[in-house]
Parts: sequence; structure tokens; C-alpha cells
Amino acid sequence: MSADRRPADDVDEIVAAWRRERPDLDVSPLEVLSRVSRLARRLDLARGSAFSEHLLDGWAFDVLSALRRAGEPYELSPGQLVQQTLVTSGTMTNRVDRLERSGFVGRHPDPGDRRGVLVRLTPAGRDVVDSAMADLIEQEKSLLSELSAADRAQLADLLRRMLAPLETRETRETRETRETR
Amino acid sequence: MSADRRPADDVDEIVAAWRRERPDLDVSPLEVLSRVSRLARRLDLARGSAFSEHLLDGWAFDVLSALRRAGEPYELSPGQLVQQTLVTSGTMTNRVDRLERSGFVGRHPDPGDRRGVLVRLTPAGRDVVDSAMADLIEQEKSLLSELSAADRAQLADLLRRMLAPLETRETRETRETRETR
DNA sequence: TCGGTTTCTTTCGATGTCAAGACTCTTGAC
DNA sequence: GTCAAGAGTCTTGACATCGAAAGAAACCGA
Repeated sequence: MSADRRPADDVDEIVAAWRRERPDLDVSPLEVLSRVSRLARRLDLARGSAFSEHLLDGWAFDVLSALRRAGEPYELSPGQLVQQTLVTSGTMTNRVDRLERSGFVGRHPDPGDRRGVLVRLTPAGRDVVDSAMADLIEQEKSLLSELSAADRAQLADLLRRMLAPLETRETRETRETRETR
Repeated sequence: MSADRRPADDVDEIVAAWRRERPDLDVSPLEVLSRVSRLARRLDLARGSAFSEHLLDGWAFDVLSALRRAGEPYELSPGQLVQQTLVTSGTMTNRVDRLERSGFVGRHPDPGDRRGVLVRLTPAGRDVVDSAMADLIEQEKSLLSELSAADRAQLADLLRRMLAPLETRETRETRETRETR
């Protein structure tokens, strides 16, 4: 055993408890997956604090950043936003409503389809998402400070290998058959 | 840069979009952190399907597994459950209410403190959490099938190194005030 | 005994999902 | 050409869950 690499986190304790209670089970998958979940929760919290300076909530950033990434003219349909943010259409209607009231997006009729609407970033929306993104990156950089560049590359690679099969399955189901979800 | 290792996931596309739109920003932290978030979301979904056979929700498993891990007599106070599951006390009251109605836990007065309550797993609760845990482990194992044992160990280690500093901060705040755990 | 603290519950507001609905588009028979 | 049936897009409304803060009961130290 390479014994004391030990910073030791909560997951070490959880795994130890399970091994004591269920010695018959191989709980080693928790070593990876439980850490992923807990780390994600921390990231959400950290993200929230990064955004609060910009008067943004996490959900708002999700929507605005999807529009920003889309590039000029920063327009997507509610349906496309639903796909990218993994929420339901009802939720997206509500989010766009609130962002519209805040002045960060506008609704415009889709010239090519009168059923449709296009959600477009306003200049104010673009400003806020750009500065929030800069802060977010800065903060995330500090979260990664424990790791060398090589570590990060390896971590990204390992995570991609876990993620890719999960997403290709969904891609085939989602992106092709229906256009929404 | 090292070109075609390509399983390629959604994060590759998101990162590429950001590089196009904001070439001035170093968005490389997203390579790691965005993957962590997305992976966590997939895990939640997968977990849900693993539990549905046992008529459990994710939140219910969180509570029951904390009790199960505690060992005989499978008792914790609501306050301890709050700490372990990272929800508020009001939420926990509600969760215990519902688990009690389902017959998976019981509330018992704390003999040493009349303000207090001890939440105890019923035999039915223990059965359901044990079989759900077995299924969960099985499923998680398959999610990790892409990775060799060495990969998993390394991944666990890298994640621990990110997680540990985040948790020690909380440890100092939280774990000291209480003493039980 | 009294004031401050801890523990759990209750209430209220915000947000999410799901299902139903209104409107528009598309397709194909006539 | 046109009309009806079926699909697609978005919004609405009912219901459920969660968190924040206030409330009620019990503990504890002085």
C-alpha cells in the first residue's frame, strides 16, 4: 500500500463505512462515482457565488451561455435551449419569461415558422454573460490549482472516456429522432 | 491538439464553441469541470432508473443509505442526516415524513434529549436499501467498464485531490461544532 | 430561575415537471 | 387547389419539492 498520500476526503469515510457494513459488496465504484457527484455539488455552489456578483442565477447563466456560444446573432429557439440545458419546455418558457423581464433576452417571431419563437440575447445580456463567464473561468482555474497541467489533461481524458458512451447513446435517441424532448 | 483520440463528447463541442466566440479566454478549465458536472447529471439519471425497481427515489436512497452505513441500530438524528445529505432541516423533516409513511423508517424519541428524535431504519427499509445498493453498484460498475483498474485508481486519486481542499474548509466549520457523527 | 442555544417542525415563496391546450405547419387524398 | 388529419412548437395550469426563515419545545450554564 502506498500508504499516506492522504489528504483523505469524505468519500474515503463513506467507502470505509460500506466496507464495514457490507463486506460482501465490492463498493470500489464509489471511489470514482461518488466523488464525481460530490464534486459536482461543490461546483454548483461555487458557481452560484461567482454569478451572484452579476445578479445571475445558475439557471440564467445556463441559458445565456447557450445563446452566447451560438454566436451571432445570438439566437436560438426555445426548443434548442431545451435540448442544451436538459430541462422541460415548460421550465424553459418560465426561464425565458424571467430573463425577458430582466432585459437579458428578447423574444422574436421566427420569420420562417409562425409557430416558432427565437430567443435573442440583448446587448445587456451579452455583457452580463461575458463578464460572468470570465469570472467563472477564473474561479474554476483556482479550483484546479491542485493539479498540474498534465494531471488536468489526464483527468479530462479519463472523464471523456466515461462520458462519451453515455452521450452517444442519448445523441442517437435524442438528436436524431425528435428535435426536442 | 493530440488529434484523434476522438470518442468526442459534448464538452468538446462546447469548448470549441467558446474558443471560437471568445478566443481571448482560456476556457481549458471547462475540459475538466464541465465534464464533471455533466457526468454527475448522467449519474443521477442512471441512479434514478436503478432505484425505480425498488420504488425508491434518489433522495430516499440518500437518506436510507446514510442510516444503513451508520450500522446497528441504524439510527441517526435528523440533524445528522441533514449534515450527511447537505439539505436543510426543513427538507429533511419532509423526507423523513414521507419515508415514515412508506414504512422504511420510524421516528423514536431520543432517550437522552426530549427535543430530539432518532430516525431508525425499519427491517423493510434495510431490505430495500440493501438491494438498491447492490443494484446501484452493479450499474456503476458497468459505467466504469471503459476504464482499466489502473485508470480507475488514478481517476479516484485525481478527484480526491480536487475534492479534499473543498471539504476540509467545510470540515472546520461543520464537523467541529457537532461531535456525534 | 433566566437567557441563550439547540433541535426539530411549520409555513411560505420559488422553481421544476407533467399534461393539456392553442396555434401553425405538413402531408396526402380528392 | 383545398381540406382534413397528424405533427411540431410553445405556453399554461395543476401539482410536487426544496430552501429560508420563523416558531415551539427542551436543554444548559450561570
